[in-house]
Amino acid sequence: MAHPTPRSTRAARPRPAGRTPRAERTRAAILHAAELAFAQEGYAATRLEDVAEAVGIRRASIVYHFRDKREIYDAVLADLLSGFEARLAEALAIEGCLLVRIEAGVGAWVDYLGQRPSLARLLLREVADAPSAGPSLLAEVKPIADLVKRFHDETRDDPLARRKPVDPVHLASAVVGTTVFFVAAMPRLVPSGAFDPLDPDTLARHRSEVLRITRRLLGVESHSCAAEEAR
Amino acid sequence: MAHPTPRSTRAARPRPAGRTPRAERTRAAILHAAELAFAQEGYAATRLEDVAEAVGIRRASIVYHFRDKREIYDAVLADLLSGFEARLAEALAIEGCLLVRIEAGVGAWVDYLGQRPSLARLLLREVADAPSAGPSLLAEVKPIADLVKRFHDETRDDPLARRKPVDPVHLASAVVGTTVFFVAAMPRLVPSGAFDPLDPDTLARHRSEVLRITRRLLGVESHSCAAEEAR
DNA sequence: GTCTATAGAGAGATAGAC
DNA sequence: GTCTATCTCTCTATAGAC
Repeated sequence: MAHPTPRSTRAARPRPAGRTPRAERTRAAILHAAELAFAQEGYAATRLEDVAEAVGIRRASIVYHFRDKREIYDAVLADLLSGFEARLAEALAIEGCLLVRIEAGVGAWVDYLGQRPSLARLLLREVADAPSAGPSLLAEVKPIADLVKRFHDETRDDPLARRKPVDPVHLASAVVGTTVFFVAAMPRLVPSGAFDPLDPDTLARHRSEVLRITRRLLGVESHSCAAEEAR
Repeated sequence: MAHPTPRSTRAARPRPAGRTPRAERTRAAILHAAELAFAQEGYAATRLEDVAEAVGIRRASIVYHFRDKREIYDAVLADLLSGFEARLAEALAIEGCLLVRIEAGVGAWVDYLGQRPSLARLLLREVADAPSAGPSLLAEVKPIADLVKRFHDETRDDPLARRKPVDPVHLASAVVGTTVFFVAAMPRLVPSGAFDPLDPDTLARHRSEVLRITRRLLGVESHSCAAEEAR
């Protein structure tokens, strides 16, 4: 048994769709508090007691909105991931050559992590906790993977793509690993709070480093479209 | 409270130094089984019950060798880290220009993760679970950080170093994040076991990708010393 | 919708026999 | 050194009142 509690497979809502505004607010407040708690403490270490306290209600009241702890976690993760999915779709939709659009996508990723660093912490845990075989995480990430795949298909003719300079798995682990570590891990590795990855300047520097890695892994030196298309 | 059980600060051994060969074997077996369990399941989800079963003894017997669960975990992590420390020291001691030695160090890191992938999983969890402020992980990694710092000092005169092309924090998160994700996370993200980062060929490819990232982040195109020193 | 109160399970720690 | 047996704590989940 890898996971203490298996991912919830039951209906997502304990109540029918129609919710009162009050319930809606409480529900949102629970999600927000839970996101912070899960990011800070981890799934197992997070006590529903503390989440309730942060919201200003009692533990048992949470159950009115969510069937169990796992359902809250799933909702938090889904919210974070779908948020990025939307941003990524926007970014990939811009006009421009392949490289410009890839850069837009990678940039959107870095920016999104900067705005919602909880995602970095949750991802760290997700990959650490996911059972070796289970397709759990895979299912959650699928919409995003589909998006990337669609993008890949529709740009198959691009000269850059045809060069196939690097294995996508390597590129993915480089981009995702680097950013997630930068946001979630480095603050805990460099001495006493002297480092804040969310500081706008710091994040901007990181963003350009990641773009540099991306371009260079792709075998491209310049970041101008013209230079690329002139080959 | 971030950690369910704080890192153990008491004496490392429940018994004086002199151990019987039998006890020594049992102790080693516990450490080995615990390493696998912690890597596979995580700290909280690992039951001492299961570790004992894997060793072939009873749960209570573990307590003879280790004061508590945390002490086992600390011992496992220390073993993994000190193993790398030794390899890194070797790698950095070789003759050659700065770039060659940096490459040796990075290569040693990738190779070591390939041999002891548990370290990747534990690191993933460590950074995810470490309390925001606590210097716990920092203390564990200190010997390695010192080693890198010594290396940095003694190569201060190198032309490559003087160019200071990139912030060390960015470089570190790139190298560590990329490798850790590659080894520990990607197998759980690509469909059903079609990907094995520990396969010698796959790992070798990854190794060269990481070296490529390193060189390019450093602003160096060629990997020959001659090319670098000719500037 | 939110509360109080309680049931129930899991897992780590401890005491003491062999 | 390793065992059996037990204790205790924590946290989730549930029942039912307001």
